[in-house]
Amino acid sequence: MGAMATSRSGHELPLLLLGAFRALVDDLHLALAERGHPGVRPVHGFALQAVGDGATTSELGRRLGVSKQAAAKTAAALVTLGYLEERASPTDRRTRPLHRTAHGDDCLRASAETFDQLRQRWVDQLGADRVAAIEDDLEAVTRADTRRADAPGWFG
Amino acid sequence: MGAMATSRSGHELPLLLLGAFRALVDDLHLALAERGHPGVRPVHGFALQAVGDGATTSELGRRLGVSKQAAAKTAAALVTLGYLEERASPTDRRTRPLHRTAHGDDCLRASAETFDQLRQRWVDQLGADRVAAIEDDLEAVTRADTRRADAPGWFG
DNA sequence: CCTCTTCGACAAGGTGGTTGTCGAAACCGT
DNA sequence: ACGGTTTCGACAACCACCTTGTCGAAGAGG
Repeated sequence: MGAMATSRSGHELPLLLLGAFRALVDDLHLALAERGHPGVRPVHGFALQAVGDGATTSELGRRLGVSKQAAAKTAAALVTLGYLEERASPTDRRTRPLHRTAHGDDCLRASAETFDQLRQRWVDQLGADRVAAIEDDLEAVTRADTRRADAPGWFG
Repeated sequence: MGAMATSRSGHELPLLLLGAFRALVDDLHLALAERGHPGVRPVHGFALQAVGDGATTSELGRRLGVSKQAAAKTAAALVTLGYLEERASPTDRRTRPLHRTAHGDDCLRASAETFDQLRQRWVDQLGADRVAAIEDDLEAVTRADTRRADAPGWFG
């Protein structure tokens, strides 16, 4: 005996996880601001992704795990910011399917590239095997249903 | 070449981190409810910890990174729930220093024990070395100032 | 003593979520 | 073709939580 390192206290784990998450998201929005997307907020990225190709407001709410009213408000903000546009459906006159504009596509592309760059920064610092281990381990200990897209509205 | 496993896309990392965090916090409050603390919410744990011994409302707000009004509301809720009590300061009649009740101490103790048990669950599943690696790696890639106690009010 | 600061409370406002309701439109079984 | 049911999106009301600004009371210091 003697080489047994004292393990950390359990309450550090959630702080470390949240801190790493915050650092990634903060860095993302810093990078997005520099690439011509200054006003975008975390929920917008989720919504932009969830819109897919022509989702309606109600469908967006379902995918985001919020009410259609909340989704409508988010979508309206994204339309105002020029990331989404409402089109008329040729088959259902009740709906106004949402589509990403070129600006929206650019934002999504910039987000993906930035996340890849941030991950690469981790790889440079920790090594590819350690980063892969973190991903595999977190996936293993986390129930699949907690990684859903309804991440935003959490806390509360 | 050939044995190179394709690494994950960068956007998975924040989802995995947040998912793991959510899972831990959800499990904590599940366990707390079973141990006689059903009404406690994430921000309460932070506040209970931050109160220390005799912090005032303003000081609590500073430690939590929120306005003193927000801190006052949280403190009032914890007083109502029986976790905190206001005492009179012998030296400053403006202030009502906050102190944990026995119930508050019990909640904090239960939280610490539960977090240790949840971490042990990770150790059982992944091995002590992998969990320690996650903690060391997350600490390394995260700036210290993002692990502050002002975690609650984030998102937005 | 007078001034500056701090505490805690009040009011007003913003954000972002919820439920409930409603008319219009689509769907579907008969 | 028709009538009942469902779904869409909008409106209103409400709630949770946070913010800034203001204010009187009380302490701190020249």
